Amino acid sequence: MAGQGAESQRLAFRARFSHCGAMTAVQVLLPMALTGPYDYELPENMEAPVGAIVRVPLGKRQVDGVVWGPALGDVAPEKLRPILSCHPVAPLAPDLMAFMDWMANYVMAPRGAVLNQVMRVPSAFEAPRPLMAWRAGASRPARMTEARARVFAVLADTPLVPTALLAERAQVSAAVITGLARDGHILAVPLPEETPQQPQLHRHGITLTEDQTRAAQALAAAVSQKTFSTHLLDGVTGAGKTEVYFEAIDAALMAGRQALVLLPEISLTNQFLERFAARFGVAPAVWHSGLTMGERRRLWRDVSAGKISVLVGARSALFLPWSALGVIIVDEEHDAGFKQEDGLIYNARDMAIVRARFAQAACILASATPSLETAVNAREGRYQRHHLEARIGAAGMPEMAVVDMRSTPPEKGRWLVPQMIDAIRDRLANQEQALVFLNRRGYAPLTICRQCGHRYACGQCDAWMVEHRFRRELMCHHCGTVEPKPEQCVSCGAVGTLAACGPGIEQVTEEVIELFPQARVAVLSSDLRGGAAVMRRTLAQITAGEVDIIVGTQIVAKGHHFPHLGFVGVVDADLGLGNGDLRASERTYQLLSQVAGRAGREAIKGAAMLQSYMPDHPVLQALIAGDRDQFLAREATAREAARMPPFGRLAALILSSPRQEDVVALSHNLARRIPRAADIDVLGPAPAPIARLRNRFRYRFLVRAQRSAPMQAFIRQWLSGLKMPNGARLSIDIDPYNFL
DNA sequence: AGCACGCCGACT
DNA sequence: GTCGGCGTGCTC
Repeated sequence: MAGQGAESQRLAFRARFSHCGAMTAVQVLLPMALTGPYDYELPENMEAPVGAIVRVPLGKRQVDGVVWGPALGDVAPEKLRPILSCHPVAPLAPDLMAFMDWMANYVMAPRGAVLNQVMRVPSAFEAPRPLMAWRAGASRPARMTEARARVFAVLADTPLVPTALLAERAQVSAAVITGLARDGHILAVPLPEETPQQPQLHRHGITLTEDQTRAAQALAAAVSQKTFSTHLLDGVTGAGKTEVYFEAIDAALMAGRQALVLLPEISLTNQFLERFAARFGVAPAVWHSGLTMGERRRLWRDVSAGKISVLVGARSALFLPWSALGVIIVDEEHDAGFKQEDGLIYNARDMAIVRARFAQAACILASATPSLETAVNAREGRYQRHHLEARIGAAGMPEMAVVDMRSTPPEKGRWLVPQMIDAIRDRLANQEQALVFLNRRGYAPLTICRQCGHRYACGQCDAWMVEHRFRRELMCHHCGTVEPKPEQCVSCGAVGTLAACGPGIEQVTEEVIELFPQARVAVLSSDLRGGAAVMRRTLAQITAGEVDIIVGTQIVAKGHHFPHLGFVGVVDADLGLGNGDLRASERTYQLLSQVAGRAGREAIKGAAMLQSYMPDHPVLQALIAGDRDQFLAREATAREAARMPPFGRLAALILSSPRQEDVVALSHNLARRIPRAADIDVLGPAPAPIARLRNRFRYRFLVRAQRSAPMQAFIRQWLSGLKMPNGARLSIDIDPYNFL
């Protein structure tokens, strides 16, 4: 009976595929940048539905791919090779496949390149090898040595023990265990697979405010609907956004669905994990690039099998084979870290919304400083907006002030103005911590010879070498090239004439130590020696109050609470303004507001001071007035006038080649064939903002389209039949974020 | 992405 | 005379 049902199902299924005589052929998408899917023969005795992960021959190797649908039939049937096997994992869900198709079309990448994101987990698809454990057999060895006796003692105590644990508990080497196993005195048995611990629902640790309750209820209701919706959860640092979206996660779990939290930077999530554990009783699964292959494989399978209900991850977690996604939360929605810039170019925040749409899930964008795109989408009603009014607990937002560096400059060769120094001194006297912020790594951004004026530039990029005095190196921050700092000038040979121009974080640290010799100073920078371990220890010291002054770059802005921090001093508030980037103002506002928001959380009334040569700049004025919405409104007006995003759409075409003549010729060639369209125009070609990167010369076109215009189709038409010179590359960045 | 085919410089 | 450099093109 059951067999008959299965058989008729099988026939019905095969009937959906096209037949070439007696042979069934299917279309298989391979996870590589090929032009399209290939047709393969589905052997008579093999089940491989749409979405199935199959092994196929390709040339002389074997690769894994996904059955995408019935055969295209564009290749002669006799050329088709048979599928080798079908992996025993659940087929990819239709919503994931639809998402991949959509995304490939949108970002203008081969579908295989998108599939590659999903299948980048080697051997995740093969039958899982169960973990083996030892149990005592019936026989005992004739020679019962002391070591062997200890093994049996352990096994008598605990019946099933894996090798490593058994060796440790019995204090024996692996040789003792293998010896016993060989003679059949102990037996290997598969350990039952353990299911990941499930979060506990409705475990309320804290009471929500009225604001939070309202937002939480609305979000939970949206998640329970099991339909697609997009939300902006908007509230200043400390307003408790996390607690609110925890309730949305709770609602997803209640509905038997999965929750994904995307964070821009996964390396600094310890505090997040602790808060999650406090709320749900267990830590969520974590997905990031630093996982071992075994961990990735296990997570991939557990997500696919629905065993994982909540996962926190970097952008690539979007491509996990979610079986019942209920909500995606994009925390720090405005963060540029969501934009993937190499390989497949996409914005994970935007793709999260689309992924949610295909999965009929809710998507929640959370930020204290929403991006202009998101703010406009919320204003125009495309997203539901949930606003959290105030900070919880103490003192409200820090008091902000700008100091005019023109009227009160720092001492010669120094970077901190007297007011800043006084403010830090006051806070230290009050047993509070102070943060000195400069978003520039290294010692100095430019090294110059005082004798001959030679400027040290990267040999492979259009960029200055940045001095890192601690390591006695010059480094290019674009390609990572490092060279030792020369003793004498490479140009004129003069000794001791190299001068550091402009401050970097290391130089400011020197100054702080000289100014406050008695203070305990900690540095937080992404290129710190010691890596994540040192970073974690430093953060722990700061939290424990064992540090007086923190000197930090960008990373201090992200997701960390400093409970004793009373004051934030920004060394160069102008950095990033006026560099011609479309988003310069927006980003500066976001960054400075985020950094300033670190000050004054628990019992401390915080303050922030911004050093600037242009204190009247609208961005700085908006910051000290604390008027985010007015700032966003003014930005929106300017962008609308320029038909720039989000009121128009952009795409960047970057042409590059090791030979400058080739890029120039290619860009002229392209410029000649720009199609005409009423609602789309093309700017350029112009040398790209970094005109040389990693020894490749770069030119750029910008495509500017009206919101409703078929921009991708326009670009496809433009590029169709294009002959690329040798070694030249063309990359398309839809919705570019960085213009520098 | 791999892997082979193919056509020009330095080696046993 | 071959070994091998990586440019070019194909994989159902």
